[in-house]
This record gives sequence, structure tokens and C-alpha cells, in this order.
Amino acid sequence: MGWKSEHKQQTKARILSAAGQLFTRLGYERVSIDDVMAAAGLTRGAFYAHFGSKSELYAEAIVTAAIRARNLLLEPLSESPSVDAIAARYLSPERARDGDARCPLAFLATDIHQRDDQVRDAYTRVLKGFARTLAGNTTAVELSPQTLRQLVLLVGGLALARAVNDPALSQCLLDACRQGVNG
Amino acid sequence: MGWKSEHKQQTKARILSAAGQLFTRLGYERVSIDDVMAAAGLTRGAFYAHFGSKSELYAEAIVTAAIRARNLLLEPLSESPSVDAIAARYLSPERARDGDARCPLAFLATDIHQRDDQVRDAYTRVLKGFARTLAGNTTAVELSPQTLRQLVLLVGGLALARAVNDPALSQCLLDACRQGVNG
DNA sequence: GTCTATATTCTGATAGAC
DNA sequence: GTCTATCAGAATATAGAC
Repeated sequence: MGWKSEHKQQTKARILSAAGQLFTRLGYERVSIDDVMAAAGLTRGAFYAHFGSKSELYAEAIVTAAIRARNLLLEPLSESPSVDAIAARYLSPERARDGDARCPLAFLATDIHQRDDQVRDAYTRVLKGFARTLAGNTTAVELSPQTLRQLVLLVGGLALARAVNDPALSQCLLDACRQGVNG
Repeated sequence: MGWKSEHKQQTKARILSAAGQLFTRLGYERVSIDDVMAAAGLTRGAFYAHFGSKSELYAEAIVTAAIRARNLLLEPLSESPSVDAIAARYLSPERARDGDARCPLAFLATDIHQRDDQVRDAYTRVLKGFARTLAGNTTAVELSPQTLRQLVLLVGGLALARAVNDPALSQCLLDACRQGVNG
């Protein structure tokens, strides 16, 4: 492809990066197309040259944000990190607050059911990917009950720790879940 | 108080009941004041005689919906139900779908962080109440790590089972969490 | 207290110049 | 492809009649 369509791809990537971070932090409804385009250094009118609708952007942005969060999470860890090592990083207080490595799985969990199938499919795929990482990237098709419990303790625990308005309870939730994953 | 203010209280209760069910099912942003008032058999203009803002309504409606969900959950159970018995009912497939006894703790979890302190306080109080129920209504001030893990497996598990667009995975999540609470 | 009517703001999406 | 300008609809909140 020529340099022109390459430039378009870069622009689209910039929009997706901005959207991923904004949506993960604020949710679907509190982020406007204006906000996303402004964060990407563009204006509203250019949006529809890249995406057909806000919902379509949301679906793609969830994947983008998940890849980013995954990279930041696993970066300092070994090639095949243990669930304990993952949990120790994932369930950190900074992550429960508005840290830099927000996980869309935890921050958008209850928002997904309200959206269309395209969005729900994207979220489901990402969640399964995280589960397979917890299972050590096995080739097994089935996810074991233990892996699913670890998944819930991580994603659900982080979500509740973020929701709650009591820092002490928030910390206790994170500690309890980390301990439960290890056991 | 006279029958007049008593009638006002009944009207307010009707609004709160409608709001509790609508908000829990659809979230904060997808429910308008119009929707709530219409469901209560009133029109928009009457709203501000009972509540100061939509956010204030939301905070109160979360408590109302939680009480209702709690009653429906514990109704057929013994006076001091075991966590196993609670989990068996709470993590049922009907509850993950749009059953009648929607739990605002699970369905609104990631919506709460976006709202004001009044809302977050209400949610936090309700969550602590559910945790104390799981702990057998002890008088202990502290919540044990095990109770908090059970709380996350129930609330987080139901939230993820609802988010996911894959019925088989949804069922596996519910089963795994129920099994984990029992163990 | 409840109604109708409306002020105001914001949003997603589109049209047309460059 | 990106811009400015705008449409059309929806939302919160308020004003005033009854």
C-alpha cells in the first residue's frame, strides 16, 4: 500500500489509542466522539472517515485498550508468568485507582451488557484471552473451573475495589483476592 | 403526619420502586427521568417535588433495588442461610439474564465509580450489608478475607456471566464460582 | 403535587468546502 | 481526509397554570 493509506492507518491507530484510554477510564456514555477526536488531535468531522459509528469505535477500542493493558501488565514478568505473579501486579492499589494501566475487562464489565453484539463479542474474546493467559497459554479448548475462578477474583475483585468508596475496604478486597488466587 | 404527606410518601416509594428496577436493568445513563416517571404513572414535572436531581434519585434507588433483591434472594431460605445456599440461588442462570431479581451490586458495579460521592456511599453501604449477610450477620466489625472472596465470587461472577456473549462460558463461570464459594 | 410547556445544553451523525 | 457548519433528537432542569 502507498504512503497515503499508511498515513490513514496511523491516524486510525491514534484515534483508537485515545478512545481506548478514554472509554476505559470513563465508560461508553461519558465519552463523546468530540472528546476522542480532540484527544487524537482531530475534529469531529474526520471521525466518519475511519469508523461507521460510535459503537463500532467502542468495540475496536476495547481490544486496543486490552492489548495495551496486557503489555503493561506482563512486561516485567517472565515468558510464562505464574498466576501469583500476575495477580500481584493486577490487584495493585494503583490499578484500582486511575493508574496508567487500566484494564477494560474490569472497568467496563457491567457496561458491556447494554451494548450491541459487536461490542459484546469483542469483550468476550478479550476475556477469554486473559483466561488463557492465566492458564499458561495452554492449547486446551476448555477453561478449567479454577482458571475461571481466578479470572473472577482478578477482574471482579478489581472492579469492586474500584467501585467502593472506602479505601480500607478497597485494600482488603484486593488483598483477599490476591490471597485467594494463590491458594 | 396527615394523610396528605402520607400520600406523598407513597408516591415517592412508587417512583423509587420504578427507578430501582429500571436503573438496575439498564444502568444510569440509559434511563431518563421521563422513563422513571412514566413507569411510576406520572409525568416529568412532578419529579422535582420528590428529588433534587437524577443523581440523588439514583443513590436512593440503588438501596431500594438492593432491599428488593435481597428479599427475593433470601425469601425461601432459612433464617441464617449458609453461603452455599445463598450462592446456589444467587448464581443461577435466570439471575445472570434479565431475571426478576436483578442485583444492583452486580449489574451496576462498574457504573458506580463514575458517579458522585452520594451514589458511591450508597453502593458501598449495600455491598457491606451483603458481605455481612454472607458472614452470617456477625457483629464483628471486620470482614474476613474469606467472606470478601465469597463476595467477589458472587457479585463479580454474576457480573461477568452477564457481560459475556457466550452462553456456555456464562454457565461455566456461574458453576465455577458456586463451586468456589462452597470449597 | 402534578400537570404542560419550554429553556438550555449536548450528542451522534451528515453535508459540503478545500 | 480533514475541516467547519449544521441537522435532528434527547436529556436535565425550570416556569407557571391548575
